[in-house]
Amino acid sequence: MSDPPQPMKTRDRIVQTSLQLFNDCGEPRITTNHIADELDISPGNLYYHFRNKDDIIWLLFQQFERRMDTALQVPERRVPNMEDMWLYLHLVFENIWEYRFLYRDLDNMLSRNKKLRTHFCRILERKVSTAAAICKGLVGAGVMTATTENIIALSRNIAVVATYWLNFQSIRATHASNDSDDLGLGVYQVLSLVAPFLNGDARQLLQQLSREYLS
Amino acid sequence: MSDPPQPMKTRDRIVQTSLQLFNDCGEPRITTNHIADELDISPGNLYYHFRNKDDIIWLLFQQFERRMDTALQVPERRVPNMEDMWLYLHLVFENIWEYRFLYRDLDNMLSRNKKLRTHFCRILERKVSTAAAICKGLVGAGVMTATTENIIALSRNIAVVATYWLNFQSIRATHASNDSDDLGLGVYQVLSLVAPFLNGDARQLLQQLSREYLS
DNA sequence: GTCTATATAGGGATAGAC
DNA sequence: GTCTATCCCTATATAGAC
Repeated sequence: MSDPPQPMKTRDRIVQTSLQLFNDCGEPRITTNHIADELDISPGNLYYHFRNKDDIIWLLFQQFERRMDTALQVPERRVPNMEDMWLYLHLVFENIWEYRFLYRDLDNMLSRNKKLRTHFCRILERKVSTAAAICKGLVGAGVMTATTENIIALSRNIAVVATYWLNFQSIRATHASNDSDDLGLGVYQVLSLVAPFLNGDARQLLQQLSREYLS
Repeated sequence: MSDPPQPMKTRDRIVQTSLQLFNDCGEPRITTNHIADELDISPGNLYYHFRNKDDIIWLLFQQFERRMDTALQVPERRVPNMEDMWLYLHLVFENIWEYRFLYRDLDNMLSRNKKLRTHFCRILERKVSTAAAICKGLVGAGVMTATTENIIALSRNIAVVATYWLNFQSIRATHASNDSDDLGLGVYQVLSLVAPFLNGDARQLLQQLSREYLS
């Protein structure tokens, strides 16, 4: 609980700096030497704390995974609603943003590391199933009208857009707005997937919320 | 027109083999030596035909771009219809499939090569605007009901799903169905984005078509 | 825990003979 | 057009002193 101003441990500094460099420049362009340089430590020192680069990536991924697991928990003990969808999306996008290096060169990283692949795949599946669960909840609550077939396709599309929106935007972006401003637009895009299935009231509420969010 | 059975020129064989290796293993894992090995030619010979690896990639990209430009032509001189949407999607997915290496490690490749980035960005924009043009056509023909705002969000989502569907599937795929079978599912996913905005008849026609396509 | 020095390996690319 | 030989460079990773 107490947090005396001790200097951060080297191991933690390595993790933190790696994340920042990976996010800024892309994981393939950042070597262990770059990380060591940035921290003003020797490459040898870095290898004292981590066996190799993949171990750093794995540790970062685990942080990411833990947060994603939290975000993707289907609300229990009560009926899901639009607020859940909202919260779910917001947390997912923020989390992806903070570990965005994982999403660039994704295939490359996953093909190097089977464990990573398995876990990442699990996250995708949870994205789909959480989206589906919320949709079913909305249907049950009479807020939404959709067939089972609709929901299956819809939740897959939600997962795709939620997963790749930031990549899509980072390609289109003129370097002007390279910031995290696109997160809001991403949430809007996903919500607009859901909107057509919502009944009158909820749909209008959503439109209202979306416009506020975009501005 | 005539096609005598001359052996393929080395330059062309390099291009063809590179595409295959890139698609199979990912561009970052394939070195110029690998390509030369596969062709049973020397690395030096490869560099006689191409200044460097990026030149090969650029040539492959240009092939891809030319085909994509054709696919993304908005039908002129008549009202777009659902068939146009169908054809548009089909061509886009096939094309992405044949040059899928471009879509893995996309960010990495684009950050290495500014020219590639510009052109790829242009393709994305065209995906969005072609989708929007077709939607407007459908609305004009009374087949679809959607506001301008709807269409803007919808066509962005169409572009995202059409662009990243294969990536999404290749992560989720158990290595069983690693084939091009997912293309059909991709087309279905995109069409299901459009479906909620279609009016009665067109919507049912679409459902019919989708089910045939999936089976 | 941290450093310096270094081994190892591999990829990109060129020179010059044939 | 093609090959052999080779150079340069960079990245990962280790050894051993401090």
